[in-house]
Amino acid sequence: METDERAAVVEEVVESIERSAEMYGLSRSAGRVYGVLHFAGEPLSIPELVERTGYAKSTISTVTRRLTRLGLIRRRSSGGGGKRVQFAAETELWFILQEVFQQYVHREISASQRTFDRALTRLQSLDDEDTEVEEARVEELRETYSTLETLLNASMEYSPSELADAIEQYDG
Amino acid sequence: METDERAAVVEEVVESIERSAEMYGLSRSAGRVYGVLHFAGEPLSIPELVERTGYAKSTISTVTRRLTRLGLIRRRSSGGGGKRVQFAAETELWFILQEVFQQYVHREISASQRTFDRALTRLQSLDDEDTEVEEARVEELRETYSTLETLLNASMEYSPSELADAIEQYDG
DNA sequence: CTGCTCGTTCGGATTGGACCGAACAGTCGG
DNA sequence: CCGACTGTTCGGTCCAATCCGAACGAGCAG
Repeated sequence: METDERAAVVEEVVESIERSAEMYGLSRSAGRVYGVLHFAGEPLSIPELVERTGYAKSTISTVTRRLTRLGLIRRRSSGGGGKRVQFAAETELWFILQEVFQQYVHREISASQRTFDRALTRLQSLDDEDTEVEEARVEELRETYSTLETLLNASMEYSPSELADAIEQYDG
Repeated sequence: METDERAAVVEEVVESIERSAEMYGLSRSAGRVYGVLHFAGEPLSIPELVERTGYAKSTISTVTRRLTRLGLIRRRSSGGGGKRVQFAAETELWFILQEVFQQYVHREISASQRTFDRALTRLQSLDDEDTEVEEARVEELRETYSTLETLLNASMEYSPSELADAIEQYDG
């Protein structure tokens, strides 16, 4: 039965997506839902996702909301005033990853930098204390994070092919 | 008492490091240990880390091993045949982050790509089945991951300033 | 209005990770 | 040899996140 073989192959890929999702800080169920939607030719409703993923209705509801907020899937109100909603996987995965990156990493980096800046000014205001060592340590952190932020900003402004081009040209 | 103010500032920065550590998939204790080591002028032994972080001896032992494996701190056998070991924070944080990145992200990406490649060949071997849709889906994933890997490889070959230069030049 | 289905939200069970304390092995000074 | 100290390992606890089932509100068909 080759149909089973095909299903097995798809299953393996979906499991790979599950692992990747965990690496991005998402849950296993989120990875599976995205994987199923990615391979489904059509948008799927929550009952359909329940059947195809094996997860409970409530889990699908929560997970789809999370994925929708992240932009990894798209929510469509199918039909006129109908209640039934449908979800489809976002195809431009790269740009989605960029956004996810921004929502999490960039936020944290900015917050850290603010902390570092504030710490530096507070240390510098303690003139009569010997705070050179601490100031140097904070400055190190600040520079590292600043570099990181610069790179992240650049990564978000350009498409992956543009970035690859930029690096290749620089190499030459 | 300005000394308290200084300690408070350092504490705040260390807490920021804790949060960043969590973002990198590390534990809170790992962030604190690294932070304390970063601000300590000298290498610290496990008992000293116990006292300064407030964590149990066993926790420090586990966490230092983890951080050492990741390359975020360096372990030194202080003295000749002595048992006492000491730890110091790695200063070239950027390069360390690159390595951590490689150890985790790159590994996962490579594994995923192997899965995708294998899935493609297996799908193509089922000639009598209609697997075009699945093949296209897997191909999409493969390309996205391939782009990601290219960028990561480039990011690991160059220093941050070089990367920033490359992007800036491309912009012009 | 009634029955059916859909989607959300809540409390509770389960699981995995973080952390601790105790026990253990090894080393040095006496 | 003995006692003090260091570092590792193991069993157990605690907590947060995941996931489920049940209850609820709402629309639609009849």
